[in-house]
Amino acid sequence: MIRNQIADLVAQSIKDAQSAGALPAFDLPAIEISRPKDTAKGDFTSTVAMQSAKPARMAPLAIAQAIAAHLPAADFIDAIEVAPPGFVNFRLSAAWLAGQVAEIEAAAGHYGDIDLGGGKSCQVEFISANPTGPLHMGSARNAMLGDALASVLAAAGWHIQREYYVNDAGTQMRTFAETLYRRYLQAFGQDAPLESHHYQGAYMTELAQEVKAEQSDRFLEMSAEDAISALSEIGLAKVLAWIRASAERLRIHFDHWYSERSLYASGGVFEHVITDLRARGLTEAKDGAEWLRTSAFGSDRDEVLVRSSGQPGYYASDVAYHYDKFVLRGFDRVIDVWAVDHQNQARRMPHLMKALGLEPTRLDIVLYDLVRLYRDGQEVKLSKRSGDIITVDEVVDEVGVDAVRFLLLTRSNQAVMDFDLNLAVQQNDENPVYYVQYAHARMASILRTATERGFSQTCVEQGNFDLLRHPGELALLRKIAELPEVIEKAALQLAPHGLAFYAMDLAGVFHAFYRDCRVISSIPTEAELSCARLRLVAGTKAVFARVLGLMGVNAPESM
RNA sequence: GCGCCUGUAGCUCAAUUGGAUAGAGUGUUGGCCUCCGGAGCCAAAGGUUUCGGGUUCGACUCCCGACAGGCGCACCA
Repeated sequence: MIRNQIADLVAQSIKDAQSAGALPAFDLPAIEISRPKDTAKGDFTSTVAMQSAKPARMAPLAIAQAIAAHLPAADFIDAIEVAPPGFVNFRLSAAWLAGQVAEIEAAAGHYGDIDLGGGKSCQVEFISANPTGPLHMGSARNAMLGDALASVLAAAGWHIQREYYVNDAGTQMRTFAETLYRRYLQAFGQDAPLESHHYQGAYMTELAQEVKAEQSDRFLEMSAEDAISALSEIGLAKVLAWIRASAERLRIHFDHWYSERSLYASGGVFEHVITDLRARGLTEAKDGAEWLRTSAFGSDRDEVLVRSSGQPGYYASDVAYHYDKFVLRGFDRVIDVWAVDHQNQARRMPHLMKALGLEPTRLDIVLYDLVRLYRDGQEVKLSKRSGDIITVDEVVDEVGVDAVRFLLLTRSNQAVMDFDLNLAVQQNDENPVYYVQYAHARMASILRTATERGFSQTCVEQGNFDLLRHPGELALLRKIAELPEVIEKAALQLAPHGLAFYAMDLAGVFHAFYRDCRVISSIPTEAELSCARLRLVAGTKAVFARVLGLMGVNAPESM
């Protein structure tokens, strides 16, 4: 990455300045190169002179000047400027910027890829909503975040697997089956009222009707217990089919669906891990339950593995599941995307990792805040149990996949998000996703028009980008060249929202270029320039498609 | 009561994890289509970054204390 090359130059410059006696010997701080907010100041800036003032016992401005004076020449640097109180600013050369067009072409759809992961394996587990009802809008944020993170990390050099954890064990599943049983009885006119803890949503009634249509009255003959057990399986399969369909509709494809219940199969993962933990003396019997001694690993409390009832506790699933991920399946790294109401659980995960003898930093829990839905100015409370839900499918029907994906990615993870349904529906030309897609469609249109007017494919492919020296062209090239940094930041912070903002920026810069730089010219003497600009447009279009692709948003050829 | 998160333009949100004059979209006001898509562009207005201290060359960012909102504090999931 170009930023690292500049950092190397600065380091070399300081060494040279020291040998030349222009700078004293001192402990070098980590050299960080960043982008100034104000692009007029340069493409990159270093604050190393200010940071070195104390250890070098020298005025920061003087240090900055020494660095600038001793900086080795490099073809990608055009100018070095020093600004008080000690900034060293760098301006990229036009030749290097124009050369990025060739980089994009050579990268063939992978421009912006970086190598943070080094090909190591990383699992991203997301959504993982209880299979007791259709996906609602809270899950949609999880879905967007997880899917975009997976894409970004893949671009950053990780080998990615996407996984959905199916919570098909435990009391939620039991409650779901009981509800379905009662709705089924009701479908035959029997009196079987729901209780307050049951799932009140209308979809349960529909589910029961489906079962009745397909299976007739066969469950009426069985004992309640047998019927509930059978309905549990049938209902689970149906709900999972819904979830799978909704996910596919959102353009999310999971590589693997993992059953929580499978952890507890005879000879399964849970037996394996608890045997291991017992052997290592990490469990303890207390109050009739069996506890994992996480207090020995930094926690202020122990956790229940086996309840006094003999049933495994919830923490047991976390332990077994993550044992499976790291030890049995051997992922180098795992990312779990959880809603913020699991924050305490998240805090306990490092202790779990240590108890399993694993390095805690191999696991990241990405927390995101809730989505607050508004309709007609009123907050719509979401609760599967009360039945007051707004499903992902409903919103997608109204707003479209692209808008849902884009809007949900324009917020940083840990901030409550207000999603106004009325606004989202109305936002046809006001929605930022259309702004971004419009830019892409416009580029496609320019390329089409060029073909119609006789500009050859060769002209576009071999345009002389040394002709690109107009400020509008250079601004566009600068923005394009930022993509690797955008991907790096998103990957390091596990926060993909920067992609959306970058896409909007790029669209803005492109529109300015379009305004100031005539691409398809009918003036014969400008034919060569047209070819160069067409090549730039083609490259920009590819970068656009790349960013939108990482977000899972369509890049349309026309709208 | 304790813990975590959030508080930035009228509204929805950014801000390179301590850098230079805090930025976009939307809304408001005014302007721009006689060769490439006006779903676009340009300009104006809009701020004591909730409040009060502190740390240092420098704070939206870090520390302490208030205030407001969200979430969480089980052998639940």
